Amino acid sequence: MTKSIIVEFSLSDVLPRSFYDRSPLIVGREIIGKKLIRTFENGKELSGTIVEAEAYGGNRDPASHSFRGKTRRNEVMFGEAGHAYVYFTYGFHYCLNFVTSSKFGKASAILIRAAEPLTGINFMERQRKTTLITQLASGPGKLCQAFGIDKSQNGIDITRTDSAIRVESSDLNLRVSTSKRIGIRVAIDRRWRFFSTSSPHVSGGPSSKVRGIRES
DNA sequence: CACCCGATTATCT
DNA sequence: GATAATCGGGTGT
Repeated sequence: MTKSIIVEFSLSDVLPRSFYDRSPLIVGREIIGKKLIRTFENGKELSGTIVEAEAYGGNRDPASHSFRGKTRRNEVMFGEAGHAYVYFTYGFHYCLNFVTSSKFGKASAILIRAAEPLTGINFMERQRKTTLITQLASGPGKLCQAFGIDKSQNGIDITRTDSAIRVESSDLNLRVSTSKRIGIRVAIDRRWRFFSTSSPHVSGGPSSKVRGIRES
């Protein structure tokens, strides 16, 4: 009984599955400003404010991994909303996604592209081999490196309070801008990238101007 | 089994 | 602006 009371009145603000089980366009916008938390088996905890995300959606979206159907790599995208889809790319980097509604073209997800570090910054600096705060998690590959995320987290349920990766609500109410998605060659007309307006922690920040990213 | 290429990043000119 | 680093997924033979 005591246990159930503790659960009922838990102070956890972990976002529930219903948050993710919606269109990636809605989830992508609303997740900006939320708190990303990464915990390790030794109790170590890292956190940051999500400041950039992109929507990818099933058979409506030729830029999505799920566009050509289910494969061993993308099968998590075809499963339940609220799970992590982590993939390896360019021989170097991991990218973190959260599965969203299956009603949006069979399989959809949002790519978590950047976060503003809050706690565990020393750990992130060691992971990233830099102390420049705006370089720690200002890109999908950088974010995974800073937060120690790799394929071993692929498929985990991020709505559990004890999950190695989870997202909590926040009092922040950041202004959100949109733009075309970055790094894709098809469906480049859609403005499915969402980011905190003027945040120095988004990709295309200080040192990435060379890539010519425009956010209009 | 060979081939192509990617939801990236760091570093060079 | 251009390219190297580096590897596994996906496709076609």
